[in-house]
Amino acid sequence: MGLTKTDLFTENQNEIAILAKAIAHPARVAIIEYLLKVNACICNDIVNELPLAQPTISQHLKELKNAGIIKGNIEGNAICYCINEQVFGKIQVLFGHILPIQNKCC
Amino acid sequence: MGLTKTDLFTENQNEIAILAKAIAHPARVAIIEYLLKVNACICNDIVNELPLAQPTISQHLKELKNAGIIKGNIEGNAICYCINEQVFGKIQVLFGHILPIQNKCC
DNA sequence: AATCTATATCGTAATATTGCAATATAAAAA
DNA sequence: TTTTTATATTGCAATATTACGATATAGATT
Repeated sequence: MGLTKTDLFTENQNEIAILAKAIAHPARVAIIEYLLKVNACICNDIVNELPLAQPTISQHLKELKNAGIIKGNIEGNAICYCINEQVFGKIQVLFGHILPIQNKCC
Repeated sequence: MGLTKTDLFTENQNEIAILAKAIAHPARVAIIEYLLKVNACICNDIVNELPLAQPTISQHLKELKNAGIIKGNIEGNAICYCINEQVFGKIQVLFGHILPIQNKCC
């Protein structure tokens, strides 16, 4: 198989999983961190910043964009990427709301 | 290839990616939510709760345990699982600290 | 127009993940 | 001790991910 049975779970569970999956690669974590550091957006700079080939970066950017974590604005012949604040805030809510108050293990 | 180039990234970036990967499946999100709901720990209950076969659940539990998100205590012939508060708190810190204050896209 | 720069897409090889039936293990109950 | 209950492991098929060279696309520069 190898196919996640998405339909067996709630929309919320799938949403959390999709966002987590987008973050589940060190290169994508590095891209997010870089975009947050430089605040304003760059793109070829990411290729120069990370030790991966251009098509690989492009692929990771696409996944982050699909998950809604980043946005890309066309600017001449370049594309300017930046964090999508809304979705980024959502991540923090989703990952923050499941905090256990008390947890007594047996 | 298909092999993540872990050595090219920082320990922190890899740590975030590993934790995110553990959460990056709706079944594992469901397991975490269930464990938080019942607070005390169960195991065969998870198999009855989720619409997946027992070996599949066992595999997901193993991944959550490897990431340190849950703990398992042997209790007779059963194994009692529960959330690992420490690691769970860490997730919130890691996913919370990267909050952008301002984000002006170009 | 020819070239350069920036980015995306295609194709493909290597590897990882998902899911489960079958089976193993081990403690509890009969 | 046989059986039941609870969980893990193995093996395998289907699919997904990762990485990148080659190539395509498209605006900018010359």
